[in-house]
Amino acid sequence: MRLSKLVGERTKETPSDAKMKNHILLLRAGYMKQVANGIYSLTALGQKACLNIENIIREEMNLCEGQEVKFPVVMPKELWDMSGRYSAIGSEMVRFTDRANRPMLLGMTHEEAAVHLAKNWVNSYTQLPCMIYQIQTKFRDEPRSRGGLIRVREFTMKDAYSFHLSQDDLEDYYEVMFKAYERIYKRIGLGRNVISVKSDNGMFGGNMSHEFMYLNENGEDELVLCEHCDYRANQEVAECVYHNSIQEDVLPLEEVYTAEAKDIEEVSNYLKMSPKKCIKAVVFAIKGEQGSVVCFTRGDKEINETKLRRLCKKEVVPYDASNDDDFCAGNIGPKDLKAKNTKIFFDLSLKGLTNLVTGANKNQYHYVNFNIERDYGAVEYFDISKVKNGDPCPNCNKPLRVSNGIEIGNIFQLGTKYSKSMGMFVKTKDEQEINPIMGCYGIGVGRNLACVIEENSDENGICMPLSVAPYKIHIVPLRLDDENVASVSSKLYHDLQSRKIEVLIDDRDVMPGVKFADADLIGMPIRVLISPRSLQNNMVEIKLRKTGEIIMVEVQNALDKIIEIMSTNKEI
RNA sequence: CGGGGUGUAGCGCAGUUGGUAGCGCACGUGGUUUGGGACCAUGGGGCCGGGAGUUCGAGUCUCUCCACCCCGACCA
Repeated sequence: MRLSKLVGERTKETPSDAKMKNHILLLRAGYMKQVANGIYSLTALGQKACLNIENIIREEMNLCEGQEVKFPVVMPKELWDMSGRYSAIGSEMVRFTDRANRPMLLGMTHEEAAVHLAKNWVNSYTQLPCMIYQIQTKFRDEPRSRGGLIRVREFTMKDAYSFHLSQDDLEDYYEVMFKAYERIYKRIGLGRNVISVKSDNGMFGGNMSHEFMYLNENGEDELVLCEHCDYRANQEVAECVYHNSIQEDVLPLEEVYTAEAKDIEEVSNYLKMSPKKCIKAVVFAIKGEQGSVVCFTRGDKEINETKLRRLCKKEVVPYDASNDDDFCAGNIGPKDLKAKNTKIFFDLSLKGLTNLVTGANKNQYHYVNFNIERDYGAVEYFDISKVKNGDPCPNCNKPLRVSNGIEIGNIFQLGTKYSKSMGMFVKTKDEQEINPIMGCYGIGVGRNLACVIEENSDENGICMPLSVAPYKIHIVPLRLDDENVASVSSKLYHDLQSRKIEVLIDDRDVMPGVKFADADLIGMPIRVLISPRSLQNNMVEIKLRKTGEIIMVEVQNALDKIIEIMSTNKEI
């Protein structure tokens, strides 16, 4: 490709609305252009990089005996009614009607389509296990997209669906996919900073699931990691453990004046008590229902809404109680709580604590020396809080670390949710009819490209890994008016092309500095500099983008040297 | 959906008390330059996000939509 013809502008200026590194560089280097909120066009650079990632995924899926198929982007409502998800999913799914007024939707995931495709043709145990996958556009009307390609509304995703006769067989295959995922991330250049964590199953249903996370400070997910053992979990499902065995004398309950002190910080300052000796009250509303949920936890902890949701089996949302007369906001406590139609949960962090501070459900007053069992009654404690930095690991008790990550893939054990609801049966060897057990496995292509750039860049631009680079070789001729430069450059360009090596040549008549800056910015891994100066000694200069290493090579050996570098040097 | 912010040339931005719009980069042309974002000359490019209002007159003031960005809520 000739750089002069490449569609996509490179800019010196940082686009004002980009914050994350991948976003800034993808725009500055001309890999993409925004069309609308969370919707982008890719240029040839962006598209070729994505295709390279797709092909790596494709190879690995095929090694797992996957069969590449293609599901439709647009599906009829009836298909999604079978699983119940047409009504279960909210406004993130785009619904519309066709010309005959039939309700349709844009695919945001394809479990229904996968079962629909397989159900009538997969009907014997001899055909299991099997896996089908696609690489396809999805549309999810996210409430807020962000971070360049990190979170978008329209995106390309590889999604795979497997069918099994038994849970054991699913677990074996799950392990196979797990390993394939690890190979994929390694091959696209994310290796060192990718970890897997246990995760919540959300709307998919099912049992075990893992997310693959690229560790990044701008990541949207909170991860709980143990540096001493292999415990890793998404904050959503991370277990809290406590060792509350402080023995102290139980003191008489006392109601004290606390003026306008409302939140934990104010109350603990006012009473000169540690937040760890205070009870924090958090109120939630139940979506689409009357009534509320009040959670009590230790003053230094925060409620984990995902855990709470699972516990209530209801959609709960934070509720502002300050305008609700049922609650004395800022002074809410378990004792004498007047609110009706309220469910109360105590967090595990409170178990075994004595002489606590808590709201008296009365303006300007709190209780001190509150002891839950004595002053409220016997309660059951649930784990509904988030893990904090330094909390003990559930496995080894050593301190945990909370880090941020970007979800770059997930694998789920679905169970029979879809095969059952959609009536897919297979005959077993002993002539039973069973619903196959399913797994599903996703990877977002664009998000992975974004992470590849987060991981591989420097102050001058992108450092594309060879495996993902849209062009492997970037020829930079200086002084194209020099006949020797022009002919050597042109010959190398055509030689590489004839060997099917993707090559870019900077055929513009611009200052050398401009060419260097653009080459650094778009980040092709191998740069070949051809100039009158080096040609005087019959040499060309090969420079590796990532390491900056410079290799001088004689003109007639340049092609072989490039091929050698590409085939042997993995870290370029 | 709540809070904050921004919309002026392809990109980044200025625009005073209201008087029909400018700078840098990019782009076209001519020339000089050529190993890390050159220089001179010259040219093209704008419904100032849309609509309504106030005014003799609105990029500027008022109202109202819209779009985009950031924080939160939400997120298979």
